[in-house]
Amino acid sequence: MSYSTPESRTLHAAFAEKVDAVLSALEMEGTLPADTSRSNVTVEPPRDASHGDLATNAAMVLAKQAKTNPRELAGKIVEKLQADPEITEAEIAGPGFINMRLADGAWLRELATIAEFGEDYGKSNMGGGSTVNVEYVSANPTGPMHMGHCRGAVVGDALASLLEFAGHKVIREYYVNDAGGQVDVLARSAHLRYREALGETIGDIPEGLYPGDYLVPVGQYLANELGDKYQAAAEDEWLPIFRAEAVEQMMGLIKDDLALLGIHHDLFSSEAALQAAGKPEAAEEWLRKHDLVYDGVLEAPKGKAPPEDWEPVELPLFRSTKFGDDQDRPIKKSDGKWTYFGADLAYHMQKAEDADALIDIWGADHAGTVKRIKAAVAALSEGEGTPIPFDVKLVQMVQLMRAGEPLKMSKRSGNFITLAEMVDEVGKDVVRFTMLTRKPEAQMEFDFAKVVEASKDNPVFYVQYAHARIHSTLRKGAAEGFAPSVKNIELLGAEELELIKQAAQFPRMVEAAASAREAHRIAFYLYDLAGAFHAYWNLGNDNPQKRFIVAQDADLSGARLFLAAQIGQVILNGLAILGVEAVEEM
RNA sequence: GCGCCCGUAGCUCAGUCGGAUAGAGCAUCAGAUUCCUAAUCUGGGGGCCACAGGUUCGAAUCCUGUCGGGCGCACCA
Repeated sequence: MSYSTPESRTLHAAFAEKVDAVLSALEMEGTLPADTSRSNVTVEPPRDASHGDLATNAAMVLAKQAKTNPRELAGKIVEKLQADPEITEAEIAGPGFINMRLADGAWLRELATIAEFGEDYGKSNMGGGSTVNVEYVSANPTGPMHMGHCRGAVVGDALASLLEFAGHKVIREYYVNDAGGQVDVLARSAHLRYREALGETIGDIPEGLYPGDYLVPVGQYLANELGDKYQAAAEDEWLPIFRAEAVEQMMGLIKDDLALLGIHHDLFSSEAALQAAGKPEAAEEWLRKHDLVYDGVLEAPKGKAPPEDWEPVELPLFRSTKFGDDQDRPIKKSDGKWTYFGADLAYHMQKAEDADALIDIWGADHAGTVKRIKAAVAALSEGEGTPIPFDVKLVQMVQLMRAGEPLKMSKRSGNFITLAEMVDEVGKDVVRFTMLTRKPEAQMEFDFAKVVEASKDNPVFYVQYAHARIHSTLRKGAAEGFAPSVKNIELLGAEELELIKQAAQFPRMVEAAASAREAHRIAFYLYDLAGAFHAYWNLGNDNPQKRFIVAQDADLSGARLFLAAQIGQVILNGLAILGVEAVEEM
């Protein structure tokens, strides 16, 4: 698989290479020692634009190795940089920064590059085609998706897209927890609805079963499929059948809900199938062979009062303390069934077979189990080389609000806000973008009243509006006979160049966001780019000569429309990563 | 009691591998619309980056401790 914009072709990477070449030359001359470590050298835009287009800290980082002071070393670097015709200015600043200004032509060429690559602009080969498994959502198949699942779903999906864009192969995976006690509860709840569908009066749903109405059609479906065969049968006769049927129905609901958010997984892995295939047994055997599982007795929980029925039991324990966990963890229960962790351990083993790196997106309420699963993955490489890279991303709770008032949700009464209701009320794009305008590990508020306001307070409209304005202008240009054209882009001036510089950051942002595994950076970047565009647009309010379409000047109009089209392209590409539609009209 | 996450402007939040004078929106004050979409823009005021130490040329960022908020803490999922 080849990628259209290899790293070396992006503007920033090209200039980083120029700096690197200068350092190599200084090594040849003996100014720098031959084995100089450059790992801390950065070449990036300074925060303050008045310092220039790019800055490097090379002199400060390398001064010690060169046995000189930063400013002196900077002088030698600057001397060589100035020889490059595309670097119009290179000067020493502050403690030894080197600030560079690039020739306009370099930026204009990047603008043409955007057009050349189109929807591939910003793609990177950073990932080198390596496979990353992103497991996200993985909600229990016991009912429709509710709000609590939403953030993790969006964060995981956007991260998956981001990694694809950055040159990884991505497996989007959903782990179906269809083997635990709660799917038995689901099966019993479905059986009750089945009897109801066959005409029985069931009254109130008993405590401990799922009361939600969403099981009514499941009962009807089962009545149609199975007749009254299991109406009076013993539980162990019907339980496995009802469990499987109900889970399948629930997964149908969940997939429909996810589709409302534009989320589609590549792979649904069943815990029950995993167990049926004997994977946990295989894992246990392997771990015992490496002395990572032993039979032992857990201590009573400290600090808080132990449960009344606490008693010491001997269980097979995984040595997670060896990998930094606080205590060893049981992989089997006293009834001989696998614990959730025991199965999950085998599941991660299975995922690791087909991927070069693993990422799990979990809700923050599972924070307590991160250490043990990290320990499990670390244990997989016991005795054989480097461990598989593994990240667990914790997504914090969302506090739902309406006009400043917290919304209370109660699972018991079945009174929770579903994902479908949420998407229906505010729309897919608002849900997705809003969830991505905070870093996932920080708690956030989601106010139903605020997020639908069509204002600058609401970033999704702000960014989409910029894209819509661009297309409005392109339409108007077309109507008046002006087409975007790369031919005369040298007519673009200082204000346009500022906009181009902002757009040219996109490939950098993609790589930075992908290596940090933080899709939200793309959202913030797009917000800034949209802001720069809106600011430029408004210049035309005061001065008609600064509009995109200047009726008397076809060459200039063509160049500016070309600029507009490329800004739109970058917004489109960024929104595509986030899974948000780039509307052309609002 | 222990573990994990968070603490940045009145509010909601960014802040790149440690980099230069810490940013944006909202709110507030003052302005811009015979105009390609004002769902926009320009400017002002607003900060002990929770607190105290440490690391170094340099700390909101890394380390230690304290305080505050959230989540979790035997075989549940």
